[in-house]
Amino acid sequence: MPTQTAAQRRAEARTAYNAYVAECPARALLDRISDKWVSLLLIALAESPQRYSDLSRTVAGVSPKMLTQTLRAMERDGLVARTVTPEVPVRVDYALTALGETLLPVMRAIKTWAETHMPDVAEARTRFDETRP
Amino acid sequence: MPTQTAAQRRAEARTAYNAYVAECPARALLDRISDKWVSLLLIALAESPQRYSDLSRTVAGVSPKMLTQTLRAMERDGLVARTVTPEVPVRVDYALTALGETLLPVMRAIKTWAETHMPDVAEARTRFDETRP
DNA sequence: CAGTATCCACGCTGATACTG
DNA sequence: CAGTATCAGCGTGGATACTG
Repeated sequence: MPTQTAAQRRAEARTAYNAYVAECPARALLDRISDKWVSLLLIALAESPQRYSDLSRTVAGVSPKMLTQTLRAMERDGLVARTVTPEVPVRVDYALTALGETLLPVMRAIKTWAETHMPDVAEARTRFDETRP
Repeated sequence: MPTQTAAQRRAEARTAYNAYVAECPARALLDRISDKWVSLLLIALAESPQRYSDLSRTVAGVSPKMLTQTLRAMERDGLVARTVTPEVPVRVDYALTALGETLLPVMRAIKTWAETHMPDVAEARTRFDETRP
């Protein structure tokens, strides 16, 4: 009987991995920008600052819950600025912060790779799927 | 009574969004590389080609199921090459393809941004959390 | 207008056990 | 060694309804 089972060792390793992820900036960033709505909001706001209702139209298909939730998270991260104007009814504007803007080149790098190489990926997939039925 | 309810309009928009995502190369790429294990395997294999069991050690905490599943997906996408050597017992080697290698600079760009700006994000979070209890 | 609150369903991960 | 098969649990997203 081993001192540790394989599962125990994996569990321990996974804990270590989680700690690692929590600290690893690159993974943390990936978790952010890969979020379904974050990237779309980033792009939408890169065009121009917008109000809440504008965004819900620009980023089609988003539910109010997710829109709020995502904007809140991005605000917390310092990526977007939320400005409330106390009119009646209230007006809330969202805009990218300077920090948020620095993310755009990264997004562009991703976009460039994708446009350059995703056809290759698509082709690879087709070949893969063809060779094994 | 409106021709379409808000929900119907959102549902329709979401369908459109899904179609958009399916075509948008950048989003497709993000979905790939943001995968929990894909990025780690990418980095592990960037160091050197490895066998299945090597990977399960290098990438600590991964279950056999996820390891196989992730490697299979990456192979299908043409990012890694799987080489079977019919010894006894079988030997299977995994390595990055040329296509897979082209992804590394993108990963590095992400890493660089993260190292440069994640401290700002962390600070923003702290401020945000402090101001609202 | 700009959200909040609640609930449900589903997908995906991980544990576990077994095999050529 | 290099996987496959099966199942349970949980987080996450979406629908929906309500509010200052």
